[in-house]
Amino acid sequence: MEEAFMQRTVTCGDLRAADEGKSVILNGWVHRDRNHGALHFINLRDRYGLTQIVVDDDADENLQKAASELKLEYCIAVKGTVRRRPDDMINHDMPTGEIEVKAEKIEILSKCDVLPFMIDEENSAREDLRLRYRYLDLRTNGMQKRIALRHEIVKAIREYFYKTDFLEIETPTLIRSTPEGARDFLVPSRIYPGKFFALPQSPQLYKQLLMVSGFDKYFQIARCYRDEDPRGDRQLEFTQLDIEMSYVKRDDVLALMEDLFGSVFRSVLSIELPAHFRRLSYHDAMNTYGSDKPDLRFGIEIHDAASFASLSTFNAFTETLSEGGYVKYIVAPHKDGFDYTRKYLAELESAAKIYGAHGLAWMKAENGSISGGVSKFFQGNEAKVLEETGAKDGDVILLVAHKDWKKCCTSMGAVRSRLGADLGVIKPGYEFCWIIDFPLFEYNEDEGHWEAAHHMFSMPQAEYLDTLESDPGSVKGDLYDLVLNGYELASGSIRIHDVELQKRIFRICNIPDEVSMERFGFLLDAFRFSPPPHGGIAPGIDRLCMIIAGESSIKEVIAFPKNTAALSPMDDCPSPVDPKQLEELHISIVEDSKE
RNA sequence: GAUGGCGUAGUUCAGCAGGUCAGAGCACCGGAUUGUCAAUCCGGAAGUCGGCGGUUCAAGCCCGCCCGUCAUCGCCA
Repeated sequence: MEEAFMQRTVTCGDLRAADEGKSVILNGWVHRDRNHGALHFINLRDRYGLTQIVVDDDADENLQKAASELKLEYCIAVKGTVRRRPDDMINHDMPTGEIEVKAEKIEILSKCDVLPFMIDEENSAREDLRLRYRYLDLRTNGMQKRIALRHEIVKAIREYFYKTDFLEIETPTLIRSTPEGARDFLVPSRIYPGKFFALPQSPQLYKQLLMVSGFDKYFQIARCYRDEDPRGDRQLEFTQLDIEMSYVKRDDVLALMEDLFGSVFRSVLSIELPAHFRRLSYHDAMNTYGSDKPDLRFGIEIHDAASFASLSTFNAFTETLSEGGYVKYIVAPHKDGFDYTRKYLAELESAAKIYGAHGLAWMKAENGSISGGVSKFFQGNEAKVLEETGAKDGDVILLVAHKDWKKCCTSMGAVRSRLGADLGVIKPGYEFCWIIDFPLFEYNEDEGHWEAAHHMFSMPQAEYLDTLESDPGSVKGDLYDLVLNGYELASGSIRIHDVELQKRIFRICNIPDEVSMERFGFLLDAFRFSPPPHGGIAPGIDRLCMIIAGESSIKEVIAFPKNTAALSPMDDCPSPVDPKQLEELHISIVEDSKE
C-alpha cells in the first residue's frame, strides 16, 4: 500500500504577500536547488508556477537531512509557513517573488534519475531527444504554456458554438476507404477476412449526410488521419474543427468564420480582428504573391514583366514570351546595411529553382539607371525598365521567366518569402485572408486525366455548369481557403447536392458510374432523398494553435506528436506485432521484393 | 523518392591546412558554504568524435557508402 503523503493545500503559483503567516503544503518538482549548507533554497515547480522554499538554519535534523538529499526534479511535498521576503530579497521576476515558504517538513515523493536534458528553456535539447522523453519535455515552461494555450483556444471555439444553434456530433473513425486524395490508414477487419476499415481523412461524407438528416448546423473537433509524409505543419494525425451548414451560400460560411475567429482571438489574445477578412482570388493570389497561401504581413508584390521584358535582347525572356510563357518580377527593396551580394542573389536563385524556375535574373537600380546582371540586355530601354518597375536606386529587380504560369508564380513566391524573412519586413500580428475562386479541376499529367483540385464534392460555380466536360481546366469552384500568416488555416466549399451533377464530376475525374456507385453509393443514394443545399469548412486546430503560439512546427502544440520520419520515438511505434495478432486478422507480411 | 543541414561526455556546444584535438558550460559524484534566486568555490568521474570502409606516416577533421534526425521538393482531394 502507498503510504499517505502530504497533499497540497496550495499550488506553486498561488501565494502572495497577503498570504503571510499561512501554514501550507505544496507538491511539485525541484526546479532549482541552491544549497548554502545551513541555508537551503529550493524553487519548487508545478504547472501553476514556482515558489521558493527555504530550509532555514533552525531546521531540525530530519528536515536538514531531507533537504540535503534533494536533487533536480525530485517530486516532493513541503509543509511550511508563508513568510514575506525581506524587501531587498524580493524577486520581481517571479509572481510569487514577494514571499517564500519556510519549510517545516519535506517529504520526497519520488526520486529522479540523471535527466536526459534540463527542464528549462535555456538549454533546449534536440528535437529527437525531446520527443523520446516527451513527458519530460512537457514539463518545460514552454510546452506547459503551449498545451494550456491550446486548451484555451479549443475552449473558446466550443464556447462560441455552444452559444449558437450548432450541434456537436461525433462521426465514426472506422469508415469506408476512399482511395482518392491522400493515402488512407487502413484497419483490417478481424470478422471479415480480407476487408478493411479506413481511418477518416476528414468527416467529409458524414457531415454531408448529417445535412441530409436535418442537422442543419453541425460542428465537431475531429481527429483526422492521412498516410502521407509529415512536415512542419503536417502530421499523420491532426485535429480539425469540422463545420457544415445547410441552406448557406459561400458568404454565409465566410461570415461565420470571421465571427468565430473574431471571438476566439478576442477571448484568447484580447485582440480585435477586422470584421471582414480580405478576399483574393486564387488567380490574383498566385499572380501577386506567388502562393495560394500568401503571407500578407508584408508587401513585396510580384508583377508581370512582359511590357519591358519583351524589349530585351535576353533570349530567356523573349523566347519564353513568344512561346506564350510568362516573365514576372519583384523589386527587392533597398535596405540600409543589407547588401544584395552575388552570394545572396545565388541563394534567392536556388530558392526559385526549387519551384521549377530555370534561373533568377537580376539587375540593380543604380545612379538613375540599371546595372549588373541582365541589365546589358536592356540597352536603350533602361528608363523604360525603371519606369515600369518603379525601382529606385539600391533596389534590385529580380525576374523569372517560365512557360508555365504556376511555376513562374510559385518560384517568384519562394523568392518573395525569402526576401520577406531576410529583410525583416514581416510585421507582427495576424493577417487573415480568404482565397476564393479556386479552379475545380487540375490535370494529372502522370495519370492522364482531370482530378478534383480540392475534393470531388465541391460545387462548380453556376456559370461553368455547361462547360464542365468541354473545358474542365477553366471551371472555378465554390471553394474557399482561409489563410493566416502564410499558412492554410481552413479549407471549405459549397457542396454538390445533386446526384447527376455529382456523377458528372466523378466522370470528369475518370471515375465511371459503376465505380462511383460502389465507392460513394451511400452518398449518391442519400442525395435521392431531398438533400438540402449545404456547405462547410474545416479549420486546422493544430495550425491555429501553432500560429498563435508563434511556432513554426505543429509538434510544439501537440502533446505527443510523431516525428518527420512518421515515427513516435517515445513509444517506438509503429512496431512489429505478434504473429498471432496477424493471424487473427488474416494478414501475412510480404517481404519487399524491390531492389 | 530527391536535395540540403546536422550527428563530438547524460546534455548543449567548441574544436581544425590532417599533427598537445579528447575540450568547456550545465547535469552527475565528493567536499565547502547563513540570503540565494541560472547561487558560488574546490575536487572527481564521464566520450567507439553516428556506423562501416578508404586516402595518409598520421583522420573528429578529407573521400565513399550507410544509418539517424531536421528542413524543403515530390506527395498532402
